[in-house]
Amino acid sequence: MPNITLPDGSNRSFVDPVSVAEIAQSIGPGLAKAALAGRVDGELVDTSYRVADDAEVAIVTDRDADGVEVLRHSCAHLMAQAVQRLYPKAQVTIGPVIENGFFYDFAYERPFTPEDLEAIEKTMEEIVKEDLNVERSVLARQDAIAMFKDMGEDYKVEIIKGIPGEEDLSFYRQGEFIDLCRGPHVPSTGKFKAFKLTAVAGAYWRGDSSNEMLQRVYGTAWPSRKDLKLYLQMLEEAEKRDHRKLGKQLGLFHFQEEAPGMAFWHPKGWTLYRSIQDYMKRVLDRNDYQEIHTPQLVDYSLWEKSGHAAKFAEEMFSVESDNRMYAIKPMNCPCHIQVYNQGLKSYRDLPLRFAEFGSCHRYEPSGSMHGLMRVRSFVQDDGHIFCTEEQIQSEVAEFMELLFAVYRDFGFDEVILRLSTRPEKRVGSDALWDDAEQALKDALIATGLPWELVPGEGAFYGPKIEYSLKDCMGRIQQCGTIQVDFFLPERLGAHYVAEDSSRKTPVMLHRAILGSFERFIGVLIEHYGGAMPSWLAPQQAVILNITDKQSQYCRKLEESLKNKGFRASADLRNEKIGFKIREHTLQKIPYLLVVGDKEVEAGTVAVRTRGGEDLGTMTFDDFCNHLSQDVARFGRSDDSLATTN
RNA sequence: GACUUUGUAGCUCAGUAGGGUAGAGCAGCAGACUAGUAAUCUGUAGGUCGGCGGUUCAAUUCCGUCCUAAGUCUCCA
Repeated sequence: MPNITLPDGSNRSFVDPVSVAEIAQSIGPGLAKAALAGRVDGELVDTSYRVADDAEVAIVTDRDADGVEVLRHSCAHLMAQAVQRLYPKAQVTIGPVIENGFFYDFAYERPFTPEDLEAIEKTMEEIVKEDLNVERSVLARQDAIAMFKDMGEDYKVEIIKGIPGEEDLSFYRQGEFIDLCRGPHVPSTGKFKAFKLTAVAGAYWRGDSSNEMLQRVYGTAWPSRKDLKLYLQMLEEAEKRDHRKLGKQLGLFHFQEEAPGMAFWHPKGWTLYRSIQDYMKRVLDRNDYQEIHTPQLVDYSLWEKSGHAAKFAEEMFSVESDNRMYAIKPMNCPCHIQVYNQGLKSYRDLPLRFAEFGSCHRYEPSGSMHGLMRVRSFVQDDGHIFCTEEQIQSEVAEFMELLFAVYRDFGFDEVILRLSTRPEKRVGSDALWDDAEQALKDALIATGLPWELVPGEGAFYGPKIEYSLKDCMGRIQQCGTIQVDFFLPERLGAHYVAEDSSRKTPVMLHRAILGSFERFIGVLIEHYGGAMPSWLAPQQAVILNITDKQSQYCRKLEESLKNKGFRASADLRNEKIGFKIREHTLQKIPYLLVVGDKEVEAGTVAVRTRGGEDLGTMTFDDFCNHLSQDVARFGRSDDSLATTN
């Protein structure tokens, strides 16, 4: 006689074991129709699940994040069914839920085409109309293997053989289609309201490139057509904001065959780059970092000593000269330790913070390069803090505060925190790891913000926190990091004299706020859609004359703006004002100053923004004040002061 | 690195199912127009069709190979 407690705290008693669907029905027919799954004592189950004992039960619908996941997972099954109807020879493999959608990998004799996708989508619609029941069943392993062998589904057989344990396996059947699956799934194929197949691509069986290539079909599914439309619009918007496209359109940088993965920065792009570097330099100066600069080429033996050669030899560029092997530095840490090692350090010197805008080169696999986001030549806003174990936590906490402030200046308010802990292959004692992980954890807890634990993802030399920011499209971009390192200082012979005159090895904290300037600029371009806030805009204002008569006055304004430290120019070309406005608006210059006879006479400028807003006519001084304030605000969404002000 | 796709003028893109001097728009250049808030008009120059090799009487077009780029997988100190 189960007594069911619902999320609102109310109770319902049933005489016999009762299914989730029946509970939903007892609450109301609307809910019964909307029910996609249930949650029984916290566990997600099918609506057909029977509750026999007292339990807390919630009905899961598509208003629930879990409900949408179930919907997407089931949609992957729907797609697999459609594929096998159309292409009976296609074998199914795996079909999980991913962010915003799902995919399913098929083994098929040829790649699917966009036309195939359309046909699959159509068949999916038909199966939705058929409203087939989705039924769960349980099979013993041997029976399951026999069944899939019989069906010619070799991959499924392999999957089952790979599942540890001895317990029976669950299956889901809808019409003629049956799939091995943990579930849960929607009760019937009539529940799908909005889905779309978005892409097809090759993917390797079990992610290993020595295995057969499968056909992966990506799809997205949403509770409503409206949600789907919004999502597709977001994808379109993301494409428009692609930094590679905008980089070309705005004349910021380019890539060419002769230097794959290495950007050629153009005047405007480099101005942006320098603005960010100058800003970061001010930030570091104010936070007791000492800037250093270390060589590009370092004898290969140093990388052998540091252990990088053993692990990353293939990803390092090397140069031979005079019978000596050098590596182009792939990272700055070993060099920073060389600087640290000059002269005997005392515990009184710690923490010692070195910073370098370190230019690094890594031979990234050709297929992994992506615009500015993944390059072979990049500059890190790198820094290394040498400190004692006791100082780790306070250093990390201080760093985090700085990082948040910097991100806010760039217009990012939401930061995602992840703690990666000890991996299987690692150096150092467990006690040491315990302390370091605890220090990072404490620093995270002290922020009062939510954070995620990623077990086993730390570097081999120590745990780390990674900082990702959410851009305006909701995409998560990993930028900053702080990593505890017990290993490298010892390996490269760093030490300090402790209070008791003994020699001790310092802990090294690797840290970066932006990550790399290249990547961060890529993120910024996409976040702002190329319309950089005034403090970063390569050009902040342009002065436009209406006829030649105003040229003299415009030149004077240009000079005056430049003298005040603004980035401005005058466009005196013999073109119509509408033409010039269009051009500079497309170049996303924040302020367009129009000057005709009226303005010359009154000593004013007519101000228009790149957004098309008319700020009216104002005196030149008023405009300068306006621009100054705009610049001082940085990218902050509120009016609080920027970090370096 | 793997698979698929791709590379034509400064940019965006047509075109050539193996045949004569490869096209358009924009940008550029020359000239006219002296204008009031997202494209003024006229004229004009510009390409060994990604590189190398092969097949062919003939290759931008077909084949091979290399390089770049895109998507995806893998990787990311």
